[in-house]
Amino acid sequence: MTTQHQARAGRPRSEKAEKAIIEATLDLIAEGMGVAELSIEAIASRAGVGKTTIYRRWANKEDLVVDALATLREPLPPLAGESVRDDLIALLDVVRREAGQRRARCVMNVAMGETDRSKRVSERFFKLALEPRRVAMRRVLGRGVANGELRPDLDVELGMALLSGAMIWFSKWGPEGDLPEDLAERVVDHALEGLVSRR
Amino acid sequence: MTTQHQARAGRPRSEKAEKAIIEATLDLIAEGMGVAELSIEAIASRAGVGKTTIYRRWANKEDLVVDALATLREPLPPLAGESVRDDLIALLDVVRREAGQRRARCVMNVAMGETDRSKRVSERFFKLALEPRRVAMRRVLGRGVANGELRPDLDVELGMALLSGAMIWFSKWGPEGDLPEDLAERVVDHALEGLVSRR
DNA sequence: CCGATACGCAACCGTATCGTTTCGTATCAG
DNA sequence: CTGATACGAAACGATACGGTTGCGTATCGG
Repeated sequence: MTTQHQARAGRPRSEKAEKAIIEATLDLIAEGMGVAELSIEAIASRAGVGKTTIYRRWANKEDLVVDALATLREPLPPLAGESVRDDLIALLDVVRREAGQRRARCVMNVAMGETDRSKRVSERFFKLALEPRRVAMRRVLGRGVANGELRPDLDVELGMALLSGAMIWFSKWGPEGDLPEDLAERVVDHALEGLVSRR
Repeated sequence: MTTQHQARAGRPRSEKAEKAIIEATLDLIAEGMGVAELSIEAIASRAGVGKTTIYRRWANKEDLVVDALATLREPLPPLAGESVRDDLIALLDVVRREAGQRRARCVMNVAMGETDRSKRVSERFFKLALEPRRVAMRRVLGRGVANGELRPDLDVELGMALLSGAMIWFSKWGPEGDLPEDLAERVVDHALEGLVSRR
């Protein structure tokens, strides 16, 4: 990642070791470790790897974490493209399901907690994990505005914040275990229809 | 806080030292420290206090952090009570203003990051910093349902998640500096009116 | 086979923190 | 004044970690 010698000969770097290191890093984060508490020794021990093998590849802990976060590209759900409502539900339901997984939750915690510390870590996370979903959602909302399903004066960024923000809220402070299966649907319906009375 | 000896005589504990320790703790958090990285020595040094003075009062770091968070009771804004819209804007505008303050932002980061680690810290924060606002907002929405301003079938908790969640989103991933002054107003209007086209 | 490189492992030193103890001083009750 | 307790400062041993080095082994190219 950092250096790409490949000078001439010698034993090639083990792909397996690299995977194990990344996995161990994410594992430790999933167990509640913050970036600061992550110790290279703990990572090496967990990965069944010598410390040297880590230092050979990454200059410091932050670089390692950044690369670890880079492996988090969750696939986007397929979007039917029939209605704005269905597509939004599909997008938000990914978030609902992730909220039940400790690993995804802890990674999110770490990334959010790092916003006021390491720009590199938080920006990397935002770009890799959040931005693709935001692009998809922006397209869905934009299409809705274009075809008249949504208000012509809709502030798309604000609408995304309403929808995503509600899911984040429930992920963080919702019920203990899994979130209710119909949560995404209800969030979308409330957001689309609004809170005011129509009589 | 932890022990209340007050046996008979002797020099009384300095109220000033206690304040200074709590302040130093919050200061360090505001500078980006996580709970794990907080060192008692750094706190003592920052507070101009001996380590013994800290250990005399708190058995461990977590207890100290819990007590520090207990000092965060921000006052609620006055609510006119005229319209649901105005009251919601007043409530959310507190969040907008706090998003511009590094201290409030970092404390929020720490508290959110701690949800999967220390129940005590995160619950304390939720109860002291979040719950009072939630009570106020719940009352505003409940009143709106009762007097017909809001949909009779409104899910109040879900409505709160939409509104608060959007503000949290912008706090975390919005523009660098202060948030736009009309943000709360726009969030409330989009949430109340909904995203769908009306005609 | 040989040279080069990567591997896991262990040892090392320097630093940081923890929690405790000791010191001399300051401030209370009686 | 006396005794009791808190104070800030300093030092302590113990532990953990970082980053480096050396070792013997494993695996590549030529």
